[in-house]
Amino acid sequence: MPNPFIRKLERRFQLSEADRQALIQASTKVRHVPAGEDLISEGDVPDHVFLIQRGFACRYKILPNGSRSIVAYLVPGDMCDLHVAILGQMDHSIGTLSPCDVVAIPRETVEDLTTNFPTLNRAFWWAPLVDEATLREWLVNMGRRPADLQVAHILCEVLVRLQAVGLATENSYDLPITQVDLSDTAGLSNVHVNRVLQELRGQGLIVTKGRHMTIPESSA
Amino acid sequence: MPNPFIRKLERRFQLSEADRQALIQASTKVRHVPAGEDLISEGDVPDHVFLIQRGFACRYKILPNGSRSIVAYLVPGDMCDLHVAILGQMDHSIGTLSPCDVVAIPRETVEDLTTNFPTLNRAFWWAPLVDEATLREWLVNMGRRPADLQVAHILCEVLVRLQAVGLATENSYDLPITQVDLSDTAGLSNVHVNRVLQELRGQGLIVTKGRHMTIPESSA
DNA sequence: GCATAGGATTAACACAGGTTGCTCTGAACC
DNA sequence: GGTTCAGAGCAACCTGTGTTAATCCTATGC
Repeated sequence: MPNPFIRKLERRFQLSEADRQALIQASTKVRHVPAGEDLISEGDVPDHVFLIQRGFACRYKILPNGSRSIVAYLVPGDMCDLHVAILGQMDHSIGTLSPCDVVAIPRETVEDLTTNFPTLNRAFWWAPLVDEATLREWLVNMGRRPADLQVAHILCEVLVRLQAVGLATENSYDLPITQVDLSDTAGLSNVHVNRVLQELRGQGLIVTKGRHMTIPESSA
Repeated sequence: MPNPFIRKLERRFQLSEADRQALIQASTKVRHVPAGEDLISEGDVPDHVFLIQRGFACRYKILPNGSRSIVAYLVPGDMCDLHVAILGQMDHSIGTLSPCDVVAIPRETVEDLTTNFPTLNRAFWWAPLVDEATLREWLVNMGRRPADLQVAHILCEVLVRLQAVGLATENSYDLPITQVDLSDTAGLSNVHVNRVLQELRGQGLIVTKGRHMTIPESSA
């Protein structure tokens, strides 16, 4: 399977063979991480960058009342926290939602890449801007739309993002996360997420078979 | 009054006299914009950067049902959309909430600044990262906290941000926006924002006199 | 001084979604 | 084959917030 990160970048940037080789070089050391583990904790000053190769992770914060608020998904091909250095320290944590394959790229390697490969440098700055736009989208979506639209939005976003790295068909994908994860994302109770999913199933908008999610309409 | 943008940067970066002069040079052409006007519209590919010198503006999106969702405030010293170029086009609009004094810096000038003044370059990349962290904070705050905490959070955030540019006292500031603006921010109805404000006043957590907002507890 | 308009305030009513607590299912493990 | 446990499903009840729609206030312009 081709490197999903490279695959994602190539949809947007013209990578030279040298760019591609450099990225492949940098991401040889794959580490396996089980579900429910932190990659980076709030307050950390990470000295390397993580690249998700397989599985789902998320950015999250723990509220004073102990509940977890997921503020972003990280799917294969996503990179975390290239630029935290400028900010100082992490304002949130990053944890796995499913078992993941993760590459940790040391800071020096990243600096080397950005210095010697202008296209990669550009690409590395582009990623957080996309993240920011997605955050705005989520902010609009969560909390001010009825629960069914919220959940539907999330499911569709994941479809599109997985398609971009070749991990989804025209209208379906594997979703290795629980309903509780979904509820922590949408800011709904798990009970209500369950209600909503059933309603969506009832309307034929989604079809689930175990962890496999199909969205029939999306192929129309 | 000193330039609020410079004031903000100096809290974080060591600006040389040259840096400061370059910024002052770049922001001489102040434009006055009345309330309720767009600076940039969704879909635009802006060819200059805006710097708010006075007044409140916001990033917002219009939902399919016509309602407005405010996803960020821009207060004096804030800069908008230095880096949209990388993304392509604006995914949201920027509009004034109150009358504003705005400086438009042409792209070439920005490029000149980032090329010739390393500290400024660093500062310009720092700003959107802060924006992103703020967005995460908002995403957590809005929609999954009771309305009173949401509104309180917003009011306190504005206090801190205005203090950073010398436009607030220890515990008070001028808030030139309406309750409708607040409700479009929190994702609440204007009626409920009104209820919440009265409750906060009743508890002595805020004191309002016209547009002037005081938060007694914050000085404790 | 009067008219006007945007903003703030209030009240009555309806409902989406939270909470609690239970049951059911299936996979992993001994 | 039985046990265990996480995840999914379900029902009853309750409350926070939205909706509507009317009224009041305060600046502003004529």
